[in-house]
Amino acid sequence: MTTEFTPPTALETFAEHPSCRVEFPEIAPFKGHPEIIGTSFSYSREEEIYGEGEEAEFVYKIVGGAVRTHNILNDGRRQITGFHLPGDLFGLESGATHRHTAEALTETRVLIFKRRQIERAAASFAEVACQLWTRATTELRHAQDLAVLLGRCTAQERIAAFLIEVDERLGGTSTFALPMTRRDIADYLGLTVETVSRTLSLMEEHGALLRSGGRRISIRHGRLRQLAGD
Amino acid sequence: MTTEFTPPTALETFAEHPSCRVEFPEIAPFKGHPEIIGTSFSYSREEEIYGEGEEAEFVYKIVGGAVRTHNILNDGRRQITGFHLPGDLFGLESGATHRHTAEALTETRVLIFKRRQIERAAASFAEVACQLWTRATTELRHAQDLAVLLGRCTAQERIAAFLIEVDERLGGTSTFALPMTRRDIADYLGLTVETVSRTLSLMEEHGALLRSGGRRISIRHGRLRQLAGD
DNA sequence: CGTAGCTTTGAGAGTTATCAAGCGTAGTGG
DNA sequence: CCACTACGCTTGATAACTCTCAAAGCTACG
Repeated sequence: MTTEFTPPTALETFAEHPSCRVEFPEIAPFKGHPEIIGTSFSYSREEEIYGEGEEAEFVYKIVGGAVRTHNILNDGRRQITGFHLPGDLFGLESGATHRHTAEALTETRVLIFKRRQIERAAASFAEVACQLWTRATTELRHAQDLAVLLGRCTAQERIAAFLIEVDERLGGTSTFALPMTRRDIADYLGLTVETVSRTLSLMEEHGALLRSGGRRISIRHGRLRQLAGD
Repeated sequence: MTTEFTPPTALETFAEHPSCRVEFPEIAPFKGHPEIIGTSFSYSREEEIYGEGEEAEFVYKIVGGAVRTHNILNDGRRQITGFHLPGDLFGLESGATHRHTAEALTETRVLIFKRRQIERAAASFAEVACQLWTRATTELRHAQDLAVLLGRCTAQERIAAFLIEVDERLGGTSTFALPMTRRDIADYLGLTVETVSRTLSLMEEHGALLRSGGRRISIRHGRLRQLAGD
């Protein structure tokens, strides 16, 4: 862990995207409970924030940067279960230990909260517990949407849906820099890097998007939505 | 909807399995809140319990039988997100509408609860809200395990993991009748019926399981676990 | 300007899907 | 009680999509 927050490098154009610095309506993770305050902290690119199986002592809220959470099978296969962007909370478990590993995609700044503090608030205030529930069902919905994508959609459909989702979460400007590598995308969508790359090329040929400088992408919602089969 | 509970037919041997009739430690869905009581109701085989997009007015607890929840893509592709067995709660949403369709696999009896009643209890009692949270995270874990299976595992691994899970939930006796069709299994695991059938045949050849009469299966945990890659 | 790592592209193989029959089992009606 | 019908299951042949292996092209950074 690094205790200093260093500015993003040129590579990490993502961190410079407007959506990464705007609107944190609340620093406190739970409405109406400003007594739950966090400590600022930073992680460098590719740094592990917590590992699967570790005691879940802290909860994290992203201020800037991006984080991925994943599971690894015994032979090294990896399934990324989520990407987390500024404003997102992650690392909140109801069990004793973390069920995923969390790593910073880029230079990332977070606020760290004590899990015990949140649980105590939830035990005393029904409205906090209800917010926990709402949050969990939101994640549940996301995981089930991913399951539909992985179980029943083609590579094109998965990638189209993925790009649309990333665009929305980054502000919906249709132009953005992907904060993750092709490998990350592949491990999120149940594909290989080669298939991701090839599919992006195909989409570009079909005029569904424009690539520039590797990570930077401009999408055409209309055509992409057609490819998404939706 | 049928208002009478008729006994399972010979086909529905599943419903006769001991695990389907034992232990309902509590009728009430939430600990310490016996005032939340449900109304008994029955559904016949393949009957829809609620549809995706409908207002989520009720919550269901299975007394006997089995239920599946699924999503359907515009072109008919189906992803089953879960199978629900006796003792399970389903249909509980935090949003206004149901995000899945629920259907009875066999003759199924449920207890129906008013969702408003549960939400009112959650708003007043933090412990109820915490139980909602715990329940949601349990479902979340399940959905993410499914995502790993769909995104990163082979047909053999998916089916092996599936059989082990079903066995556990049916009492862990290693011998049981699958309550769902091959099509249901396929739509849960992101495969086709043919692949499910072929893989089961392969597993039987390898001595990982024994089939009798279509749905009835006896599994060898050791060999199956090898195939599950775990 | 060179290096390292990420990305793209190509060729071929493999797993799973698709299309097509048969088979079996369960429930039905004579 | 037995044959009939329907539906689910199994098996085979072929095709398609995606993976694997391989190499070259970019980009960012030292």
